[in-house]
Amino acid sequence: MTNLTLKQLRYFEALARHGHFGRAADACAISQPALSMQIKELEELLDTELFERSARQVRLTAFGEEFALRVRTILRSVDELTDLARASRGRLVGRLRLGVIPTIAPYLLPAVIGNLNRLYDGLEIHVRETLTSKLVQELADGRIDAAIVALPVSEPFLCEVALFAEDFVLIRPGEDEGKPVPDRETLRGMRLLLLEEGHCFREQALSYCDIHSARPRELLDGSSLATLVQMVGVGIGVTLIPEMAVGVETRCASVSVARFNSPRPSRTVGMIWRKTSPLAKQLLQVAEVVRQSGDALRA
Amino acid sequence: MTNLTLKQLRYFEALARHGHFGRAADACAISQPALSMQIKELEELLDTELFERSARQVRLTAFGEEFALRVRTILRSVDELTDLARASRGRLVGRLRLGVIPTIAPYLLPAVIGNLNRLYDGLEIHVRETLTSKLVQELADGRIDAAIVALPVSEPFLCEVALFAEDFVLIRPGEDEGKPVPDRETLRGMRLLLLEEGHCFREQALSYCDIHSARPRELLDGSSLATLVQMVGVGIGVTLIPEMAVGVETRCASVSVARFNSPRPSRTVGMIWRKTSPLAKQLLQVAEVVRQSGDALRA
DNA sequence: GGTTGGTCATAAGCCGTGCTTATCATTGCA
DNA sequence: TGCAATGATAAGCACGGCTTATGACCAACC
Repeated sequence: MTNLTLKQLRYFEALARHGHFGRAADACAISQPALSMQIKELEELLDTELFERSARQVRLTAFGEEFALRVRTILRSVDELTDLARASRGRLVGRLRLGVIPTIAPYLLPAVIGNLNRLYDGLEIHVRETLTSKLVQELADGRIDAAIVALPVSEPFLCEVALFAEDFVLIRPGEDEGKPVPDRETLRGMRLLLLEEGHCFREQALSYCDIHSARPRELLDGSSLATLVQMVGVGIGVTLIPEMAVGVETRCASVSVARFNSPRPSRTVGMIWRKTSPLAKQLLQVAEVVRQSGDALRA
Repeated sequence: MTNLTLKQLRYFEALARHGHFGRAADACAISQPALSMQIKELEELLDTELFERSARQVRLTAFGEEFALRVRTILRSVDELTDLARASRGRLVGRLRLGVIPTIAPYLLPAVIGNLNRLYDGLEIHVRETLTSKLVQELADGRIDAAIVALPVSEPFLCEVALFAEDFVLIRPGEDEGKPVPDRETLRGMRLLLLEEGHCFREQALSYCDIHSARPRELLDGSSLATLVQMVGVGIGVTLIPEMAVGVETRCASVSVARFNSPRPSRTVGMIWRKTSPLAKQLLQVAEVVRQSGDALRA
């Protein structure tokens, strides 16, 4: 027993509209017998007569009328499917689930989201802010489409594109303004405030100071860069923050900002997504938007 | 270029649900390659990727999600089509357009409509009350489904079923009560009030009196049996009415009812519909309802 | 690091469906 | 009664879609 076919519904609709087998068949660009057979098949399938055939006329039965109403709705919905596909082809559509690490999100996201909204009308942007390792897991699980993180991540199933390099700056109490900038050895002797375990930014900072995680030091852990800067402001120690955070975080704090002499600490900000993602092309566009947003932010 | 198929949508839905080609294929009772091919075809048709295939998982893309929502709605609607057909198979459904002649309608319809409504839940009954000739035309045009008329109609494209025979009774002024019932000759000498031209009941009465329409007589034409009875009540003449009208029409009139000796005038009430009507089976049921209603009315 | 199991894609072959043209049956009309 | 119109039926053919068999790829696991 064969099933209902869209073709049958299309033929039916044509016959309902024309009330004439020959003309309906023409409209469907098939021969009259082909249409007759499909209609017959449809009626047998439903075990109901849809048309009343008299010598001169083909008329819908009462049930046929009801049927036709529903069929027209269905055919319209089906046509909308292909329209939907055509409209969204090659463009970002629907929903973009973006992961961002905490040391990037507050600074970069406002600009990125603004630009994406301007570029992709109607795009729904979900943001997930958490540590890199969790973002990687969520990418693997398909819970997010892409993530903005510090590279490298080096997951074999991920593809990563570098967007821009970004220096770290030293935040000291306001009264240190103008004092010589410490080098790495000097820095190691200072009370360095860092984010808690798990933040890549923490590892990057430690790595610059040549402090290995294997060799624990007494460090005050703050939950965010903002907290760290505030703590510096009241004289508890010094900290590093990425360039993009300077504007936001030092505006209302009595701290001084100092750039390191080379070698300068830095990180590479980039985007990652599953190699298998069919959004690859669109994500490259998104990456470009992020890059520009980042450039504008540091300028 | 081939078109979208319901089959493809069904396979797509299965794959979306199972996230696994093999299991989805099982669910569809086909082989895995068959499903793969149809999905591929669908994606090529839409020129969009619906699924993200990685080694371990098959996941919907964002567009696929949106697509799946719509597809599920469509498939539900399509399934409803066959449900609708099954539910209405062999039963009267939707709308019944019934024509009735004026000398039957007021007496028979209340009972008929009540019984039909009780029997066919949700049936929408349209009634058209007019002369037989117009009803026949409306049947031909497909504007009504069946008609209750006096037989015979003898139209070759119509099928007719007799429901019951019904005598005509004589309506005389109240003071004639008990007087001998006139025979046909006597009747011809009386002032006989009849409906206007076109009513079959008029022809039947004339025919009983052996007055042929070719031989015009001065007759007062009333627009309805009720009018005629009222006129009889004020002494203008006598009239004939069908048995089923007696209860309603003589209740509030000072007239006397007399039954003829044989040969008694009578008519055959029946139902007619197009021979081509697919409602034939159901209309036979309706006819049975009408017959019972008529029997109850005359009892 | 080869091997194995799992998974989806591809290939080859076959069967059935649906199309075409040709023809028939019916009916309304001249 | 014969003709024109219309839908149904028949025969034949071609293509689409299914099956089984096999390939490609990747992950996981000794």
